[in-house]
Amino acid sequence: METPPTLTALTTYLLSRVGKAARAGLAERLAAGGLRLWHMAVLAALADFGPHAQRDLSARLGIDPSDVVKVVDELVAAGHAERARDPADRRRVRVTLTPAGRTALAGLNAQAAEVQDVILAPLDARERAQLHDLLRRCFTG
Amino acid sequence: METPPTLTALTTYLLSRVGKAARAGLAERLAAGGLRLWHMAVLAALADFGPHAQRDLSARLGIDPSDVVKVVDELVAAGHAERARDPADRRRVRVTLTPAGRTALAGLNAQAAEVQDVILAPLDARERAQLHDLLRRCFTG
DNA sequence: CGTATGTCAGAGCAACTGACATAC
DNA sequence: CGTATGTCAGTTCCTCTGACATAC
Repeated sequence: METPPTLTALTTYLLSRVGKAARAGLAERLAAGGLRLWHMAVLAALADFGPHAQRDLSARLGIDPSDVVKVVDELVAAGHAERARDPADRRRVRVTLTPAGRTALAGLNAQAAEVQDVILAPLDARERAQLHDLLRRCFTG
Repeated sequence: METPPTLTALTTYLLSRVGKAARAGLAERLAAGGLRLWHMAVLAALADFGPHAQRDLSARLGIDPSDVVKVVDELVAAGHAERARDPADRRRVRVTLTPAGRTALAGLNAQAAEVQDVILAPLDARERAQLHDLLRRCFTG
């Protein structure tokens, strides 16, 4: 039972389908640890750019501010992040990564790599690099 | 405000992000005509493989059978498809594409191409073909 | 022939999700 | 601004019924 060629002829269709599989695969792994995709995104932002105000997390990742609250709540509860007053401007709350959070992120990255291995199984190393480069150029954000 | 490199280093992340943009772009266009992605998928299946029993549409496209009913309802209401009892097995309903449906599908394809042009704007023709080939090989289904 | 079992279309509900809005 | 809460649409999936088919 084949997929209609009219659809597989569309790069956007393939993009959407393969992307969905990638998303679902990673989400499933994260769910095993009680996390979702946004949690990983926030941990990555904190690891790469240091402490953020929640508003900045919202802007950087394109999440609604009111949703950032819950994600950070859960990360704090899991011990992966901390809320702390900014010593320079005590009105601001800075979200910082804990050592446990950094360790957790490393684990999530490893899981993401495993999912990637499954999704990209038909491609060799050079082709994977090619795909990555092409996608990176299409990615705006 | 950059996206965390930890994320953009993951091909699965890019796949998921670009795929989502593709999906959303096409969905938005289709919504202007009162259709959704499944409608296009059903029209494509009918155009490529001829009339289907609803159950076969479900199997081919991976939609829940009960959801196929609604999609076909709407296609019939729009004049894009027709239902007819299969005289050989009266449990079955054969769904066929109308000429108007075929015309509509052509229009949707043109819109999909426009969305694709936006998403893949940074790539030249050769690179687009390359991307398409790589994705097609990763696509299972 | 009836009877048992299974399959199909179709209607509706329930759970979850993501994105957004409102109020404090 | 951060926070809590609620809403709204979209998607998926499950359940149930009635019509019909097939095997015994």
